[in-house]
Formats: sequence, C-alpha cells, structure tokens
Amino acid sequence: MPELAKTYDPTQVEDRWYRFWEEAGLFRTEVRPGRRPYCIMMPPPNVTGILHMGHALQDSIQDALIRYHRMKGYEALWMPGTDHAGIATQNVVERSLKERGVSREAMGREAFLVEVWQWKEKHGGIISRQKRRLGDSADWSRERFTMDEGMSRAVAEAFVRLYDEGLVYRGHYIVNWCPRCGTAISDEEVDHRETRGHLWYVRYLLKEGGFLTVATTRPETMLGDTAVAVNPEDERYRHLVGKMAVLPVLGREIPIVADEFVDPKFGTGLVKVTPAHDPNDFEIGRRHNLPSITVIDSRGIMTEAAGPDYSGMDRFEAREALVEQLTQLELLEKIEDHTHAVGHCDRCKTVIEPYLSQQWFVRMKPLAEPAVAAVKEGRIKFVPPRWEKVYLSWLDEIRDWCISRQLWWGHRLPVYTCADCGHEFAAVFTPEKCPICGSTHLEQDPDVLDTWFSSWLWPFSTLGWPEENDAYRYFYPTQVLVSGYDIIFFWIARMIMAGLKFTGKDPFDTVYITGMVKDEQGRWMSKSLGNGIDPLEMIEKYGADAVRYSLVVLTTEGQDIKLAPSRFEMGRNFANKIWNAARFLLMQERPERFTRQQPESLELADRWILSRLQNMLATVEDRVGRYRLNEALLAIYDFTWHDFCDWYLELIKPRLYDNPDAAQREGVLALAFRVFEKALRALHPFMPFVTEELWQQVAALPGLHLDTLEPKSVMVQQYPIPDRDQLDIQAELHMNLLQDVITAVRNIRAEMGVPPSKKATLVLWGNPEKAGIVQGQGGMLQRLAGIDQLLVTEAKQSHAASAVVGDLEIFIPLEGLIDLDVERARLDKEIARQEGLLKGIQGKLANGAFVANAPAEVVEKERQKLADIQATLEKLQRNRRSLE
RNA sequence: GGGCGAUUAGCUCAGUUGGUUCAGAGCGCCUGCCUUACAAGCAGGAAGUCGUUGGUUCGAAUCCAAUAUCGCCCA
Repeated sequence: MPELAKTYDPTQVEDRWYRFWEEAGLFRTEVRPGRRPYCIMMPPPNVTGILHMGHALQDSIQDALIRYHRMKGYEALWMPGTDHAGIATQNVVERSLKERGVSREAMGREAFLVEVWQWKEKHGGIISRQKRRLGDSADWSRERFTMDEGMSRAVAEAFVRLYDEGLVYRGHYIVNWCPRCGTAISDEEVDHRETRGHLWYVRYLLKEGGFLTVATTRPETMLGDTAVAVNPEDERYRHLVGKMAVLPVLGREIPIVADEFVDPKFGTGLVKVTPAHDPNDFEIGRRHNLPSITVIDSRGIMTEAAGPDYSGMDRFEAREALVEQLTQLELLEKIEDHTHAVGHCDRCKTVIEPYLSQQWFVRMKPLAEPAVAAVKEGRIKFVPPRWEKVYLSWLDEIRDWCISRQLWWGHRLPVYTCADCGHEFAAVFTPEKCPICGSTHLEQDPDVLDTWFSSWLWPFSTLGWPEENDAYRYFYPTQVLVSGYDIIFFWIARMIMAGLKFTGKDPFDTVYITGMVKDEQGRWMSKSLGNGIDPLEMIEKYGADAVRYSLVVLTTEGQDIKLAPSRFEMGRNFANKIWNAARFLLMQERPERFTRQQPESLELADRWILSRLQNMLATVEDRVGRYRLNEALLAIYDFTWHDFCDWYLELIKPRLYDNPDAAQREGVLALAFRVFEKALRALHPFMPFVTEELWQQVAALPGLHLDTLEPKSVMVQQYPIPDRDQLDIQAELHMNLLQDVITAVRNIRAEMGVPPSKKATLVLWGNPEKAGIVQGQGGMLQRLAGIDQLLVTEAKQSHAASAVVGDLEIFIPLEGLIDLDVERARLDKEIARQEGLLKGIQGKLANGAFVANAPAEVVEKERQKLADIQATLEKLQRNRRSLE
C-alpha cells in the first residue's frame, strides 16, 4: 500500500485514469436492447476552436448527466464531434495562406480545399484532446465531423427532400452581405449594434422646379436611388406623388411614389428608395416596379453605376466624399446626430451591406409550425422554462432562412443545371447525366450551405440517418440537449424543426439551457478584452475535478456565472478533503481481509451516518431529476465534508485508536469504508478523477462487501440507490441533540477562553430521557467537547457557565476559570435573542385574525414555539440570576 | 418600442408550493488551535430593514402593481 501524499495532487492522477478509461473502452456504447438508452448530443464545437470556459461548463454538466445515467444502468451515449464552421475555418486557412503569400483565388477552389483539409487534419483534433483533459466520457469512437462522408450524405439528403418539396427556393433578394467574408449570411448571424451615426437631409430637385428634402442614414446609397417615396396618407406631400425628382450628382430622373411603408414621422417623411441596397426599399421597388441599381459591389466598393466620381471607391469613403460634394452643391440641408442599429457580421464585425444577389432560401413557416407545437404541447421542455417564450416568439416571427454561402469550404449545394437543356435538379449523389436530355454537361451550383444546415441535422445524422440503422433506432430520439441561450435560434430551434421534418420525431425531450460564463465584472470573456480564463490553465493549477466542481456548483438555474480563478479553490479544497478522508481511513490498522462489514452492534453514530447517507442519496436523485445539479452536488459535499468528515470520522476515532476490541475496530473501519465508498460513487459523475483514484484503493481492500461490478472502475459501478427503509429518524434526532450539546459546550469553552488541554466537567439537568441519551454518549463528549466528567444531577449548579438545549440544561463549573462577567454577557446576549423571538411570536398570537384565519396546525405550531421559548427564557434567566 | 433576467452578509450567490429561529452557503473578516486525515485544515464568532414604494393576505425575501439601477434578447 503506497503512502498517500498529504495533499492531493491531481496532475499525478488525471491523465493516468483518463487513459485507463479510454483504453478499457468504458466510454464506448453499443446497441443493447436490454438496456435503456440515454443519449446526449454534444454541441459540436468549431473544428478550428480551442476549449473555453463555456465548453468547460457545459461539458461538466453533460458529463455529470452522462456518468450519472451510465452508473444508473443506462446505455449512456455522449455523442461528440466537431463542426466544419465554414466561414471561421475558411478565414483561418486563408490567413495562414496569406502569410505564405498565397491567395485563395490564385490557388483555385480545389487546391484551396486540399489546404483546408490538411489544416483540419493537423489542427482539427485540438479541442477534442482538450476535452479529454476535462474528463469528458464521450464515446470518441463515434466522433463525427460535419464534413464527414456520412454527414455530408445526410446534408444532401435533407436538401434534396426540401428541394423536391418546394421548401427551398432560389431568388434575387436583398440579403445580409459581409463584404469582408465575401458571402451572404443569415439574419441570425447579424449582430445589431446601437451605433451613433447621422441623419443627412438631402435636397432633390424636382423636375418641374423646386425641391424636396429626404433624410437618410446612408447617403452613399443615393447613387442607386430609383425613386423617392412618401406615405399615401401624408397630406404634406400628396401633391408630389407621380412627379419626377432629379437625383443629385448623377442627374437621373426618378419618380415619386406613394407607399405605406414610409413612416411620416421619420425625418421629413420623404425617403429615398434604393432597391438594391435596402430590404425595405427592395420591397417598395417590387411594389412599384422600380429598377434596382447596384452601386456597391460584393467587396464594399462602389461600382461603375455609382458614376465616374465614385466608382472604385470604398463605401465609407464614398459616403464622406458624397457628403462633401453635396455640401458644395448646396444640396445638404442639415445633419442631425442619429443613433440606430447597424448590422455587423457576427464573425468578423464588419458592417453588413444589404446586398441584392441570387441566393437559396428555406421556407421556414411550414417547418416552424410543428416545432411550435412540440413545445406548446409539452413534448419538449425547456429548463429553465422561461426560454420557451424566447423560442416560441422567434418561431412566431420566423423568416425564410438564407442557406447559401459564397464560400468554398462547406457542403456544396447539390443542385445541378444541365448545360444543354437547362434543366435544374437536386441530387443526393453526383449525377452522371441530365435526367431529361441525358447530357453529361452538368454544372453544380458553386455555393456552399450554411454550416448550420449541417448542424441542424446533428441529433440524427450523427447516428446514421438517413439510414435507419440500429444505432439510430436505439439512441434516437435523444434525452436532453445542453446548450447556452446564445444558440437557441441558430441551432436548438432548427434542430427541433429538422428533427420533426426529417425523422418525424422530437430530437430530444429536454433542452437544458445553461448560463454564460462571464468575467468577474460580468462582462463577456473575449480575446480582445483579454479577460478570458483558460480552462486548461485552471486544470493545470487546480485539477480538472476542481474546475468541474466549481463550475457546476456555481450553476444555478441558468444564471450567468461570474467567474474568477479563485473560485476553483473550493473545488480543489473539496478534492483535498476527500483525499484526506481516504488517507485517514487507509492509514488505520486493518486486517488482511475484512471478515465483518460493520460493528457487532451499531452505535448511535453508525446508525446516524447510515441515515444521513440515505438522506443525501435521496436528495441527489431528486435534484438530478430536476436538473438542479448544483443542489445535488452540494448535498454530496455537505454529507461528505460535514456529516462524514467533521462528525462521523471524529466520532469513530475512539473506537479505532488503541481499541483492544479488534473485532469492533474492524467492524467500525469496514462500515466507514463502505459509507465512504458510496459517497465516492455518488460524487463520481461530478469529480471523476479523484473519486476513481480513491475508489480503486478502497475497492481493492479484500473482504469488504461493496457489490463491485467488473470491470473495475467506479465509472461503471452502480450509482447508490437511496433506500428509505434505512432512514433512522431516532438516530438523527438523538444525534442532533448530541450535536447541539457539543456545540453549546464548545461555544462556552471558546468564549471563556478555556484551552483545549483543559478538560471540563459537564453537568446535565432537565429532561431525564434526554439527559440519559447524552450520558449514554459520554465518549463523544469527551472527545469532541473536552469533557472528562459527565454528571446528571438534581442539584442546580451555581457559578457555572450554562446553556439551554431545548428542555435540557447544561452546566460547566470551571473553578477559577470562568469569568463571571463574560458569562453574564454571554447569557444576556442569548436572553436578548430569545426575547426577540418571543416578541415576534407573541405578536402573532395576540393577533386575533391570525388565530382565526391561519390553519390550526400553524397556530398550534406557533403556540408550541411560544411555550418552548418561554421555557428556555425562564431557564436562561434563572441561570443568569444565579450568577449575581 | 416589445420581452426577459438580476437586485438578499464586505464579495459571489442559494432560498422549491407564502407559515418549523427562514434569513442561509462558500469566500473574506475576528478569536483560539500545527488536537497522530487534511492549515487547501479544525473549533467558535461577528455580519443583512432581502433595491424602493404601495397592494393582496392572519402572515411576504417569496404573490401582485408601480418604480429605480444594471444587464441581455428581439424589432
């Protein structure tokens, strides 16, 4: 038996056990029809990403759920994988190419994709390796990547089904365009930020003479204006409708139209209409058959249509230059400060350009309806429930989803056009020839799909869909999805829609929404602020168990977590505490082989700790069932630290030290080990490493009946089942009494400044039954309260320190040691406290309405309380008088 | 503009269906202890008018309304 170090050192333990688990195949799952499946889909992190605190939090929660259910006998699959993250990955690879002086365009599509794959092979596994450091018990043998063959097949299948049903369509629309990324993005990928800008009031001359004034936040787009619009109800401008205005600078004649969209209260009530660069203007343009003139190109550069003065200029430079020119032309009436929401690219923060282009869209309304029903009918529940509202209101106003991206890295749209007959069709597998004319000249659409178009299939595509294999049938639908509220729209809602559309099933029954990890001041952790806390660094410093413990304990009902590195100390301290409890037990002299499991006769402390254990296990079961993992973990913590270490281990020391009764010694030690072993099992889902390290040592002790299952790892043992029959109310009551007496004695000793070496006499007075219980546990008092003599007396004590514990009074005569002034003050304080309580209750009972209206049992309880407090007060006061 | 969350001890946060001293935990603080598992520890202690105002109720940290401050989401 190796000597255990005084302090737990996780670095000596964690990698070793992780390797053991993985090599022993303990994370692996199989289709086992005899067992209930339990499946969690791990939100696939960005393949280019590295582990951050958000992952650490969500993984700690998911792993706790998975390990818990695995120990409960479920076939628990935690399905891992990574996401190809189209834009992000393409950006990263492009940047690295740039360092080599190569551009994507110069290289060409195919060569570029080879580069990306190489990059992915080289760097793509990082986050999965980092997750292993956390202790994630995911089934890595099933790990998927959204660009894998099977996943790609699923993407194509889903697309083709939607295409054939007419749920995807292509068209020219205004989309959110990121000039830096060079692609369209969806509405959800636009970050609207309040931005201080200006409202420019520009004069447009009227063809027939005079002028009108329009207000705009984006003067550079006026070069693409094809109308001026006014609200049809607006009396001020009704006479202008149908007339022509002359566009400044370019001199183009544009009509004045009436459209209800125009808000008469905005600016002058007259707006310029630029159908190619504003979604609302685009709609106005459609209603009035206006041409669309694109004056800003896909890179944010002014086009030739912007006129010779501006062509080739950056859109923001053009704005300044144009304002300057308008000023010179005396067409700029005024400039007002104006704060408005400006869309920025979620990925690169570039200002979004509404851009007219041909894109692919998914009709969302038909998909949203069943997804709304799934939640409204309670088939899918959100935890905490308030997120249901967010989910439902988004679905309620859902707009079509722009799924095409002008990128190279991603799933290419499986849409083909015949060069000969012009037939367009979608196909899952690359077609050889046109199904209409048989031509082999087929062109595949160059765009790729939004990355979320693959991740929305994740719950079933990872299991083999569209093939309905065994794994799919067994594990799908899954049980719970754990994720942050930041991707409810991006991912969660879409997964529900996809699940219902493609599999006809709810992909999971519970959505557990976690809070977000913020810095100490409640700000988002970000690279630019440099306020991130690196989980790996924290694991190095405190251990993975400590990181996991602290994150889970800090998680309360989806509230954001304000994190500081020092928070991991509590986890580290707890790991160390458990370590030392084990160390203590393992240091005791023990037989080669245990021949007994508990003492011949159980003492109060034994019955009590068994009862407390059952209580704890019942609490854990209840709290995990309600996804209150922090409460479950705190219950284990309290039991282990306070009940087991602070009280039980202290209480059994007399029976372990220098005890001539070897059989009793062995029995007590065996019981302590068995209780401790159950606590280790209970804790394992939350703190897998330290529990495994210690469990292995306890489980290796011969002769203990631990019901250990093979293979030998705590992670595959049965989770302890609460057994209410083992609750021992009497033992808990008696123990509570003893704890109160001991605490009261300790309090007296501490306040009197009695040194620990000085033993005292304890005199009990009052309820003879309780006095008997206390007297029967003299050993406890001796050890835990420094009492060497215990008397039950009829005679009241005077000149002694005293305390009232219910209907029992305790006295400590400390000749020459007690300071009467201190004791008087101590009693006065307690008397005042009790009087305060008394007053409150008397007030209540004096209130006739309370007595008349409150339930009889509540009133009775208050009366009882009153009597108890009165009795206590009398005793305190009498003892106080005896000190005069 | 609409919706949501937060506001409780010096700090970070619990507090379920209103009713047991319900006002709690961890950290920090104060006092005493290197008691043969653990100073990352042990024992004891101090500390809060539960954001504000009003209401419902016999009774409110808890329910309702208004309000303030901070934060988030949507438009």
